[in-house]
Amino acid sequence: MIEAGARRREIDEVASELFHANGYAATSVRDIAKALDIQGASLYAHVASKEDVLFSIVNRAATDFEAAATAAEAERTSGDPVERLAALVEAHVDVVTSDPERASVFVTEWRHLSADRRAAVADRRDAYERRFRATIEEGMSVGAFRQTDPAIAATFILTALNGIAGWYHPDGRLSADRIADHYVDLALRALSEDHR
Amino acid sequence: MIEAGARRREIDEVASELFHANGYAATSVRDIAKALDIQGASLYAHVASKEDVLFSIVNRAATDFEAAATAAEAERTSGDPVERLAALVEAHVDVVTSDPERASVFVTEWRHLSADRRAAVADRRDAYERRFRATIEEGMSVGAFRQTDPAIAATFILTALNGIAGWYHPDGRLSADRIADHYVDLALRALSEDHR
DNA sequence: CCTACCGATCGGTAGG
DNA sequence: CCTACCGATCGGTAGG
Repeated sequence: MIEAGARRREIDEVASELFHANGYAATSVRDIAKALDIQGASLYAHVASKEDVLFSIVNRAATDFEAAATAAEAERTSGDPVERLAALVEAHVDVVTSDPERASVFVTEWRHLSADRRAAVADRRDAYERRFRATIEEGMSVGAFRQTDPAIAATFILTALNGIAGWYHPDGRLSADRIADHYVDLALRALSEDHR
Repeated sequence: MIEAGARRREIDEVASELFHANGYAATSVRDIAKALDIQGASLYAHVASKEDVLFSIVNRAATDFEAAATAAEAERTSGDPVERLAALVEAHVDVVTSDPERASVFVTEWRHLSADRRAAVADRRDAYERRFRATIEEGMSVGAFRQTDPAIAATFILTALNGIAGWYHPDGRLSADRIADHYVDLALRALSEDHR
């Protein structure tokens, strides 16, 4: 038998593409249904509301980012804060490039969630950003990174990484791996001791 | 007498705030009118369409970024590509922080423009990004920056800069000037020769 | 800048 | 998953 959640996942996938391309507010329930070749009202056999679809996409993305960061932090080399930051950056880029639509929706559309859900997502985002900041702070304290504002540095790096979701295409000039390499290098150098 | 365009500018200002806070598609003409204490239909005494308001905001932002970059490139010190990139980054941050709502709408809402207008804005954005890329390339060719992919480096830096529009508040922890200093430093180091 | 109004579309429900 | 339908709201126009 066909797995129960298959249609539900199809809805999220199709909706991710549409929300990414046109934005949540400019995408109608009927747009999503049309992409699935069903009637608009039929979508409500699978979901309770349009916002639930957005929430599902955003939650999945948040979970993916968290899991990837946890795996990165568990790597052998990650006792060294420099290597750990490299692993965190690489993991983030991997999540973005493996599903840029979902990542893009996560980054840009979460303001359309209800206040409660928005707050819950904000908490997870803050916690995630804190992992980057903590690693930057540790690198600074052991002298591997220069002294600078860790919050600004973390925000600088994370917004640059998230920007990839806005332009990445699997068939683009650079592979996901090469993009990750470049972004790791740029991020680490931004925190390096000397320049000029 | 009150200047003719005053009301028109007020519309753009109020609309910038609403588009920034809720997005273009989720902001109704009546929302804009309400913020101006007039009736929804009365807005059409001043503008031909909702999209024209967005286009006006986006154009103004594009012009501001271009003018600031031109001024930065005209600085005495800008014969040196490192100093020129520093000036470009600082100018960009200045434009963003002097009107974060407008900058944010420029960065995130231009996809809601008609195809023609979107293409015109895309051209201006591309040309603007090329100025950053050209300066990075020049810095690389004179050995002031390390050899790396200039397009990726320019995108990395510009998306980080644009991200400021999403979180900057005039009464925040750091002043606009200090944010600019940090971002100049982070951007230049990202392109620096050595690390580790 | 207002009142009055337009057709179209929105998210969602009822009942099968 | 469908047909039929709901009230609300949308961007925009007419005519002052």
